[in-house]
Amino acid sequence: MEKEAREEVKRKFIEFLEKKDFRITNQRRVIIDTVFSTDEHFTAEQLLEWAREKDSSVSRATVYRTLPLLTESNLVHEMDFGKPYKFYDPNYSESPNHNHLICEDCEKIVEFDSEKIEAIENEIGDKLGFTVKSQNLQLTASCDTLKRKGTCDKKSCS
Amino acid sequence: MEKEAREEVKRKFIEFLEKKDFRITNQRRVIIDTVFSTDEHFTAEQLLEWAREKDSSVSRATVYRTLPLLTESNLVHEMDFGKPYKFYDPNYSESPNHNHLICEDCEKIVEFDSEKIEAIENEIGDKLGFTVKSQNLQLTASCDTLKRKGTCDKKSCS
DNA sequence: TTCTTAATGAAACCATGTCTCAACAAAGAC
DNA sequence: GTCTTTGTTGAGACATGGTTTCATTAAGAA
Repeated sequence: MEKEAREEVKRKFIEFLEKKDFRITNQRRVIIDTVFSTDEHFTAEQLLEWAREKDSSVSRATVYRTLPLLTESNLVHEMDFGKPYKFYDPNYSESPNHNHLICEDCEKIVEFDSEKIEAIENEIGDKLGFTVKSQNLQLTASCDTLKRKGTCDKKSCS
Repeated sequence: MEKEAREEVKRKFIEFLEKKDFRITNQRRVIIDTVFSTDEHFTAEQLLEWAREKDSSVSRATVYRTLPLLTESNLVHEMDFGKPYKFYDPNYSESPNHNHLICEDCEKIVEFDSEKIEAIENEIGDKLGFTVKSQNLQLTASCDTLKRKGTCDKKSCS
């Protein structure tokens, strides 16, 4: 991930705030700096912790208030894997994909797109009498092949 | 849903308990009677409320302790739709499908299967170097077509 | 019927997340 | 730069969904 891409995304968030007549506060700046200085998925509590390392005054309330702005502006993805807390993902691309493969061995999360699956989903919705508005596909998987090849890049995979 | 089918599923749960050397208590009987007297999905709190109508002594702890037994025995499905609480579904069939269409208008939940989608999922997993273990697909939809036809059977759809 | 011990209910507890409200600070007007 | 308006903030109370503890109860074997 290049530095310009990070700056670009931050600029987009500022634009989003301006368009909504929301104020560009220091806390919001710290939070987006934090979000867009990682490529990893994170939880709200992790974000709070990281943001506080940059500015110890950032409060839990502000983090929880800013996350919906980030998801609304589509710069961050919200993901629910059935755990009691949610995961978030900095979204550098514009793609609206909500398909994730989660490795049960190394906890790696891979996003992917599939037009084929989307087409079938619409077909199924139609058949049932519904119009599909959005979709969310989660695959739980094992990185056995990557491990065998020695190309799994997560620390937890030896 | 026929009466025998309900009895059959209850019998299976008793068998499950016996096999595990778990006791067949009155509370567990009340809870499965409650679960398998509906076709609807429900939350843990709803189940508690319903069970208490049959036997007011059933406690929250027991409901929450029994639900994992029901999911483990595969007689109830656990579903997570990103809300802070989970939904459960009495599972009369043996099918392991985990695909749900949730209507955002009437909150109806429809389960469906798709071999086509599963095939594509495996293909994608392979391509990424993973072996897909399980999948979970959620479609958010609108029942506009059913409403237009006047065939949506939920009370909330007029 | 007795005995062992798993299961239970009540309530304390926990974790994630939301809300309230007085204090603060952006940003426009001057 | 200073003033004024009003959206935003931090601290902590609160809400919610769920889990754990522990004394008591009751399955089920003997």
